[in-house]
Amino acid sequence: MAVTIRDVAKAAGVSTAAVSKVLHGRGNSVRVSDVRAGQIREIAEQLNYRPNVLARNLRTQRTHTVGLIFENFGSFAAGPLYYMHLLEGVGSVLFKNHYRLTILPELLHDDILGSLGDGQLEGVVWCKLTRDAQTLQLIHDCPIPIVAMNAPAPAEPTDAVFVACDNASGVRLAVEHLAKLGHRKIAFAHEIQELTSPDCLERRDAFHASAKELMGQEPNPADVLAWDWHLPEFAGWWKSDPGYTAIICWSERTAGTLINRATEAGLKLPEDLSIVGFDSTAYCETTTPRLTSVSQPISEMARYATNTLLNLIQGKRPENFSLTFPCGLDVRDSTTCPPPTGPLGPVSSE
Amino acid sequence: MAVTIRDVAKAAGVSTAAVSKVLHGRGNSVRVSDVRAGQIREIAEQLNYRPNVLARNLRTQRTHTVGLIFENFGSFAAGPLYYMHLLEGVGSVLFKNHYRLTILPELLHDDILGSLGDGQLEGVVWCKLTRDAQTLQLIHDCPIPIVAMNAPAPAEPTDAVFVACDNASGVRLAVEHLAKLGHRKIAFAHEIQELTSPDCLERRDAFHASAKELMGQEPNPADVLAWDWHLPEFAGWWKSDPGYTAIICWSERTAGTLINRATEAGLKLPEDLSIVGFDSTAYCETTTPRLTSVSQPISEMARYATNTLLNLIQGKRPENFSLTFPCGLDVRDSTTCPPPTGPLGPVSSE
DNA sequence: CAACGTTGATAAATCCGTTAATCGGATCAA
DNA sequence: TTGATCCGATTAACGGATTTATCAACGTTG
Repeated sequence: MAVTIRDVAKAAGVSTAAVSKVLHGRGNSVRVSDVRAGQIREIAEQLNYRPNVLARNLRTQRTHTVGLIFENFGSFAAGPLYYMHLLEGVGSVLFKNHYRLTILPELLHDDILGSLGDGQLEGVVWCKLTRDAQTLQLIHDCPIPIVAMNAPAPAEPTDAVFVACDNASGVRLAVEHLAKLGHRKIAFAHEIQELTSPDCLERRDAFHASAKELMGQEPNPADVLAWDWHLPEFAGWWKSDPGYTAIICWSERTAGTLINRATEAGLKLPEDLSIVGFDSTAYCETTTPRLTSVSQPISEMARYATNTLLNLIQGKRPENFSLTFPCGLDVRDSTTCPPPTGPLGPVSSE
Repeated sequence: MAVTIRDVAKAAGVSTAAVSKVLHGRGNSVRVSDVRAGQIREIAEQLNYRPNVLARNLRTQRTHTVGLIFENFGSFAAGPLYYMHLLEGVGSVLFKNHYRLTILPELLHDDILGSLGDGQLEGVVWCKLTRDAQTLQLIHDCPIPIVAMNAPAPAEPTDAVFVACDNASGVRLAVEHLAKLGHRKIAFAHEIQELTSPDCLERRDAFHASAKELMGQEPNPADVLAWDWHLPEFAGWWKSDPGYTAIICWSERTAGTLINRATEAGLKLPEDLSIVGFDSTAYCETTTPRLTSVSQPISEMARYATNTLLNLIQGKRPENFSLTFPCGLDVRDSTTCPPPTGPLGPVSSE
């Protein structure tokens, strides 16, 4: 059995209160002389005493632990580096503040309150929180503070803090960039409909709006490639209306795969087709051509979200219950002027 | 203040033992009639009672929580998908077994025993554990079971379980593949020396051995490109001895970057230069050309490691204290026969 | 000398769920 | 009738650290 504070107290001939005070600095009205303190420290060292954090947590009702919820842990490894940056950002702030980080599974709605209200977590960073009534209720009932990341803030303010990037202006930057290069008909690509996230939908809507505003392109269903990743699907869409000279992708991964398929289909990039991604991590440097991408300050957002959560835990009311980070545009090699000969005709599907 | 088991007991007019039994099924010698049980459940529901896990953990001395240590959390987001697969594998097994997952920071050696011995964790998956004397001592002193991943097992058996892939035979597969394609002089690339991991060194040694065995290539310092990721560095190395027709990279990321730099340097891939990576995740599908890569069953290894850890926690002695998973080779488009005109001469560095 | 403050330290309550020990009473077999 | 067993339930100790309340002893001050 492990050495307890009582063992140390007994061995040193003092009370547990004294040991607690000396070793952990806890207890206000407890005073210990320097001599005693030295003895206690020595005995503790000899006995190899390690405080039981479970007991401390129970007593103090604090755990110094924060949870992180991914909306899709199961398909976690499919996406490129977005989640890693997120995790790195959250983790680094927590660790610096001597907090622990617990990864939570995708929770069934029934379980969530049980998991968040069992005393083990002091707060939660919730990635891609959805905005349905059930979730809003949950936010209301949740006994610990929540910071939502990459989730659009609901109309009515809640107790949760929402941190997101400005999808609309990010997409606008991409459209603007393409318009300046001379493009006049562009498309938007995301994975098949069932998997789309709130972020993705926001970006798609912004695409329609910006394309209309900046290049007079009327919204058209064909403008959106909802895609299963496979070559025939891409080739089919391309053949159906080959007038596009550029594609904006909702994410890095979509863009990376599209680069690959387009190349396989015989297109020369970026001369035949310009491609823009979204996220701009190190991944963009490793595609061929290197991927022009809307940049989202993921790591910074994660750090901000986590710091805000730590403040909430300490009872500090945040200045903003919703903060939107601006996006940038990292121009790399996957975008250029449209083909001088005009948009390309159909290409082979194999 | 939160509702406690005592509140429920009082409201239902029964003892806390009865409530504990009914709601959590704990306590052997406690018996409750169905009628009472129903009442208790109803009251608990009404009061919105949620058990305090801290108290339970303290009493039972169990937390159902496992820790995961990355050796380099700080540079976590730099590598491609390896860590995500690892995390996904560990997490999925834990969640299925109703365990929680805590990510631990890079620990100073002083802190480690404190963190692992404070009662909060029942076991640890330790990624890329090193094999120095200090660590072996730590394994010995650690009060909870450890499973090491992607770490070579020490000569003397320890209490920890070691799970790794067969780096040597993996590299051999790559060399064999290249030899069959007709290559006779190949190189090995990894990031700059200071950042190399045990895994990387094992692979490099295996490269020398296999190249000698399978194509009679005598080990030569120039065979190894220890690289800072930048184009001039690559171009410089290439110019210094342009006789190589293929490069095996220690990791996916190295390979991806190499593909990019080689393309920038004007090489045509794979015709001018064949490239093989190591890990074979979805990332390999998004490079151009798609990356031929040694495959390591990361997810499977992570699952095995985690299951083994859960068994250890339950006191089951594992069958093997060291398990090596075989590697495979996923041939994609980045490897082909060497140039028929013989190895290429120097190429431009910009 | 009384009143008061300070130092050094302890006892005991507390956090909240778990569980071994126990108990009254009913049932049943010998 | 006695003893054994089972049912339904409670009591109280327990896990290990924290913290409030309290106290003795001693010194200071007016």
